[in-house]
Amino acid sequence: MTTTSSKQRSGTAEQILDLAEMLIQTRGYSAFSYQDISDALGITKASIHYHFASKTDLGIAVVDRYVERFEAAFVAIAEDQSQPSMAMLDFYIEPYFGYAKTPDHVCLCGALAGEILALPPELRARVDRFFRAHQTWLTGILKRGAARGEFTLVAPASKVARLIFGALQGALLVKRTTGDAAQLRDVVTVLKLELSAGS
Amino acid sequence: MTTTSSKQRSGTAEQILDLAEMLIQTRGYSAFSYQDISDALGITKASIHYHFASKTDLGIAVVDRYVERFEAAFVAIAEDQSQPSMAMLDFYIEPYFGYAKTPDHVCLCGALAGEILALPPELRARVDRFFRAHQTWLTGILKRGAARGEFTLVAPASKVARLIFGALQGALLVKRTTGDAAQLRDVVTVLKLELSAGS
DNA sequence: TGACATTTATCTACTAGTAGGTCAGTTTTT
DNA sequence: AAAAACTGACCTACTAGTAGATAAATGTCA
Repeated sequence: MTTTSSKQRSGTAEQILDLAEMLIQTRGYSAFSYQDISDALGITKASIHYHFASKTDLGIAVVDRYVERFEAAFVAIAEDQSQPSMAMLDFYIEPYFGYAKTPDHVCLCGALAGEILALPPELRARVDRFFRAHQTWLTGILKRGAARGEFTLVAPASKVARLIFGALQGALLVKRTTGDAAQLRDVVTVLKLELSAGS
Repeated sequence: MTTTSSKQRSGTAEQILDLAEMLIQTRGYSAFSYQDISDALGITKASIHYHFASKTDLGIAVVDRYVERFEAAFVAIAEDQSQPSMAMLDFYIEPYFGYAKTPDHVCLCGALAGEILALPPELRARVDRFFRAHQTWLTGILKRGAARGEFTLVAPASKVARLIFGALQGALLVKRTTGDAAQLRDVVTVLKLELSAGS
């Protein structure tokens, strides 16, 4: 865990972050409380406030840590430029399948986006940046794939990127409600078929 | 507690429903309160409880009314069977563009899905039914379009339907956060291009 | 090494405010 | 008069957040 800007934190603080992340992904930001964490970890609310002065601070720390993990994945993907673009895309999509395997997780920023107007501005800005960064990254991969003759794009890469990203977010959302494990799988299948329709 | 079809309701009850619907679509179910409605309409919380005994009852009424509107649209689309399938699809997508025009609305059931685990079971079941019904309807339209030679499907209709539905939900979610009006438009453009790629 | 000071992490007990919800009584409408 | 709509006062539970005490490490220095 020696990521660039990841802070050194105590074990308790990490436990709080882990739990808060899970609670936001499953129940949402408005619907979880310090008491929930207090009960689950067997520490007092005051103790949580010691580590994270306000709920906003906790939310920010959760999102920043989450974003750092994705950024690390972007770097890891870029490291091996000999890979086909489809393999890079698969690597990117992996975490979505990870969430889809659980009965109740969606993307953290997808969950936050569902109640964006109820969030403190610091969180809003971070979700915004997350969405833009992912769509920008996807655009890059699509351009690479098109340039290498691996992908066939029916529209500009940036527009296709928007479709892919939105479809992944939406698929997780629908999957959790309907409980149908095939929701994400089917969507990814169709997306990949359409990318390689010309070859 | 008769949850059959559209019931006779007083003007105040309709105002409460309108506002609750807007608040859920913008802020989320957990993040809105009877006090919010009380303040906005200038009536007391007790008065809201007179019309809707519990928050759950209010949520159910909001969703049922919303679902009825969509069902009416399905019926309206089916009425003119001479239309091309793409026109039917456009008619279906129209409400999504309506929400995208506002700065802060997403699909009601999309908003509820974001915090599905925090919802009373009656609401969960309704969101589930909504998602399944829409994907089933989309599947039907896609099959019709394919049979009439209007659509080219790269995968079974049911899978393409999942992509389209998820992409629409996701696009609204992302659009609200980034504020980029082109998000939904771009996604719909690409989807339509892919449906008519063969013709 | 021993003494003192500081930091870290936790607790109990509390605040002010808000949540959903109840009920007896009053006003308005038919 | 009867039914429907509404109010004000109230309740209990919970919210985020604060104050002050405590005990154990850790750091500093004579």
